[in-house]
Amino acid sequence: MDRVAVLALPGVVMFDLAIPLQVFGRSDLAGRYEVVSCALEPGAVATAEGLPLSVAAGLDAVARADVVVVPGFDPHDRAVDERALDALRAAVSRGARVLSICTGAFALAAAGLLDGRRATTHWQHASDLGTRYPAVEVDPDVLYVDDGDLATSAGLAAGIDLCLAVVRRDHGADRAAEVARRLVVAPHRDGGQAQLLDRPLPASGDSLADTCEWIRHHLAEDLTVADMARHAGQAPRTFARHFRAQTGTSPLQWLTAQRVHEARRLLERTDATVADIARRTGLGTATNLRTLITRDTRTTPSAYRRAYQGH
DNA sequence: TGGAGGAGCCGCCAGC
DNA sequence: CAGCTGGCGGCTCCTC
Repeated sequence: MDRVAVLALPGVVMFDLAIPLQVFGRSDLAGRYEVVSCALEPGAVATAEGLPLSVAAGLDAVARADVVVVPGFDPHDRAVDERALDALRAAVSRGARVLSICTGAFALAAAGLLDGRRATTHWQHASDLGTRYPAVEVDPDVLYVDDGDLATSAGLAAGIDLCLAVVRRDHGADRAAEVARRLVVAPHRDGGQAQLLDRPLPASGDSLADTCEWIRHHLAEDLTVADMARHAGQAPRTFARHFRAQTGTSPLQWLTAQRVHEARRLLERTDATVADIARRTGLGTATNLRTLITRDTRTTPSAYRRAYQGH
């Protein structure tokens, strides 16, 4: 059982605050995390939205936590309280994990925890973070950066992705996917090219992340479910079962979604013919691509391209 | 648009 | 006995 302390700093963003409470506090994870919200001291905390908020615990909750989450707050309002910085530093040196959501990264940076490390924050504040804390290597293009004991996430909803990544590492991909499904969010969002490269792949062999990655690089080829299962080292039936547990869909559905995604990207950024794109994405014929794109975007491929490219 | 052929999906079940 | 695996059959859906 991991104790999670969510530290609400003055000017806390309530959306960010709710994310870890919602993810780690879910009944699906009962008995695995014990979540408590805290502040500099028990009592009222100013929120970014102006709604009244009152918490029961102070910084002693941080001192007892295995995981500390710092939601976003207004970093320009005032300097972060020194007591909070001390508590965060103490938590890290004690071996606790510290996560931030959105502008919560400013508190970690102010504590000097991010010096010489990669981090991210809301894209609107990314350059500001880099300017104020030059020793921090800011990457504005990812959903989150998981650097082991320290993890930072980009704006707002990316905090969900980070919290789910923590659950995935602690309790496996299947359980994380289950929590994601109950929260009605994607089990794993890709934050563009950079996120793909930097995604922390779980070391455990039971995850299908490697196979998904492999599939993504072989979209153009004829892929059967049997091929995918072979790559995963499982029988087709077992593979399909695990696949559904982790992604929420069947192998072929997922594969087709990836292909359509790639086809859309090519429509947006290249002038390749529809037939050519169909071939390059493994969608086969132009007719097939047309029906799939139409289902996905509610327009024809050429209309989608015109709308996107603006001519 | 229709239809044929094929692949995928999933409940069921036996076996480990 | 519980839990996981993987083969089978039939229905569905996809592709051309």
